[in-house]
Amino acid sequence: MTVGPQVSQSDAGGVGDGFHPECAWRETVDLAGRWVSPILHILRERPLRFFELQSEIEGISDKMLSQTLRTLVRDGLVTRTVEPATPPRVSYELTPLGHSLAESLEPFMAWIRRHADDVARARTKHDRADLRSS
Amino acid sequence: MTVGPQVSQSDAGGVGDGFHPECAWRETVDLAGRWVSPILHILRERPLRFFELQSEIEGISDKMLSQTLRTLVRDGLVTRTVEPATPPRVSYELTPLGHSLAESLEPFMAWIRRHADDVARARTKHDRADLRSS
DNA sequence: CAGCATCCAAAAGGATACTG
DNA sequence: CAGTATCCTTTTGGATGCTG
Repeated sequence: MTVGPQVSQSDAGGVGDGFHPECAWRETVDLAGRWVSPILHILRERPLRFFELQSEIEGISDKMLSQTLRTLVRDGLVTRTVEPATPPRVSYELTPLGHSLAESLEPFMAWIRRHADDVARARTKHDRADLRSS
Repeated sequence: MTVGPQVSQSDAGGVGDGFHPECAWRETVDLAGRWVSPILHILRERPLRFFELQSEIEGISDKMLSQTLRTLVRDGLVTRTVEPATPPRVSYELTPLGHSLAESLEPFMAWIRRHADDVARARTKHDRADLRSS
């Protein structure tokens, strides 16, 4: 997803079991993209058109949606299909690879749903403690 | 994880099953942080000291490591323990909450290990096609 | 409808230097 | 050792305006 410089396969090293975070995280699929995982999540159900995605995600701008979709297509996770018509109908669909990625993200998504409040509480508590000690 | 403005609980809406990506992704635990998941992954095994983390992750700067650790502590995912000594020994350990998060990320980590090459290939292929059509 | 181009503000993140 | 503070560059992402 990242546009940055390519990292050669052989610069590994780092974490014990052969997982090199720098390479894996930044050079392969950058979930940093604010919108990648929402898009993958929503596309799990069915192919969607541009404006359908936009209205389901809400808050995403034209620019970010098209930008993110382009990188997903580039990475082989999503296909883009144009039906020639006026106005043109363009729909986006997960590839098998994209499906497997979306699936692997579900446990994390579930974690967020379940524990968002815990994190928020911890944060508030921590911040209050900070105030007292200052 | 994000420092940005707080989002009220009540601004929900968006994706059908009550999962609001904007809120969940950006305001709760921001995996966007380049270093969050490597750190969580490595801490699964055992508590580590600052410099141990730094040498295992390799490529991370002092600044980013301490910055990221601070937010993890703030969010209740990691504890920071100081043993009074000279020089001081500071170690970081996952909380139960942090453990459950790290666990929920494992399928995704595994996906990366398994499919990084597929993505790289798709990208190269796509870029070559781009060149031809330009 | 489905976008791309441009501009701009904010945030991320690296380098360097310094502290207890 | 374990950081913090400062500076600076790069990246992100929203807003706006324009095409086929």
